Amino acid sequence: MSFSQEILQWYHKNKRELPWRNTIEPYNIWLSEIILQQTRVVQGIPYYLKFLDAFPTVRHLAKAPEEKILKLWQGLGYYSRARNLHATAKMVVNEHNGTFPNTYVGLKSLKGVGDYTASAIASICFNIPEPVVDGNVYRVLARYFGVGIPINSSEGIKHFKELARKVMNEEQIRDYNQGIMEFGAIQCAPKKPYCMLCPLQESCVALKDNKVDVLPIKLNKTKTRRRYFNYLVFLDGQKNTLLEQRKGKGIWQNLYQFPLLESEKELQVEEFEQILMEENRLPRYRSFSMYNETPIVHKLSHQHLYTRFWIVETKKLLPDGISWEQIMEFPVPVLIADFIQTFKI
DNA sequence: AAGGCGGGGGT
DNA sequence: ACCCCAGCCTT
Repeated sequence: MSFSQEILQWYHKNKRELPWRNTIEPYNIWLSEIILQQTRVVQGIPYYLKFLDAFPTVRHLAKAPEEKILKLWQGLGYYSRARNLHATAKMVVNEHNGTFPNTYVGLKSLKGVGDYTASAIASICFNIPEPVVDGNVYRVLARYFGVGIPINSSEGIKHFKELARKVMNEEQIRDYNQGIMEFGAIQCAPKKPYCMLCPLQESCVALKDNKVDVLPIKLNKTKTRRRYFNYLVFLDGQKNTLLEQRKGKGIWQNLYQFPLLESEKELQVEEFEQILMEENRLPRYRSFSMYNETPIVHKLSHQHLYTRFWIVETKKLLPDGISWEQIMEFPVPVLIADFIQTFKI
């Protein structure tokens, strides 16, 4: 039996029941694919369900305020996905009359839809014979065909896409594409794959050459940088506080946080107070205290954030103050959400 | 071609 | 610690 036939057979026997497996509606499939970018299926499921509940159609999503979308996205990470989701919804409604493009090229022109996602939607919704190459597919192909070209090199990206196209099943592309990904996620897993009971064990090059644990090859270690965050949690006489929206290029774009002062190193109390005075960041206050002596280390893929929260009880009412109940409505990073949940006024 | 972008789970 | 996850966009 051919490679693709084995994949299809394995898939029919082993596929999981997932909420987006009962439909080929482009809006639903697109939503699921954006959510699943660099995200585990189990983590994405609740988000998919609550997005569909809040926005049953692309028109509902298009007319929603961005803050509501970001709030629902909170905790999922890579927030540009949420912003692009909104932009694409508006584009589909305003320029395509509410209907998603039905070609690979048309799909790929949408914001946040790259090569993988365009192929996934095209094949699942329209049965267009376009191979998907995600992290699972790289692993399955690299191992089964014994390909040592780095998967994140230009050559690798090109080579694996061509290989994927060569071995795909055009007639059943919808199931084949989902099948090879599911196979990679469950059977040909990154660590400890179940080679002993794999239907492809007879012909797998990596298994024969004892290279399962080294394939696929991936270059580039991302080095993390340390940053030092000092958040000012203001509280006035009515228990109101202040939030600011993150702008510019970096992390958490358009999300909210307490007023932030970033420093080059961990600050002593006196040091911090001095800087606040110099920068005129401190109103008259009743008390000023460090909330956590030991910095909270919030770890992102490429940054470690050493974070301190400072509680400032002000003498006057805060202009533009937000009540403690109200802050729950704002989209915030997990770091801030965790603090809000822990902190008792 | 390389780097930035989250958060969670596994080893 | 490090790796990986139904990747994409910018520089």
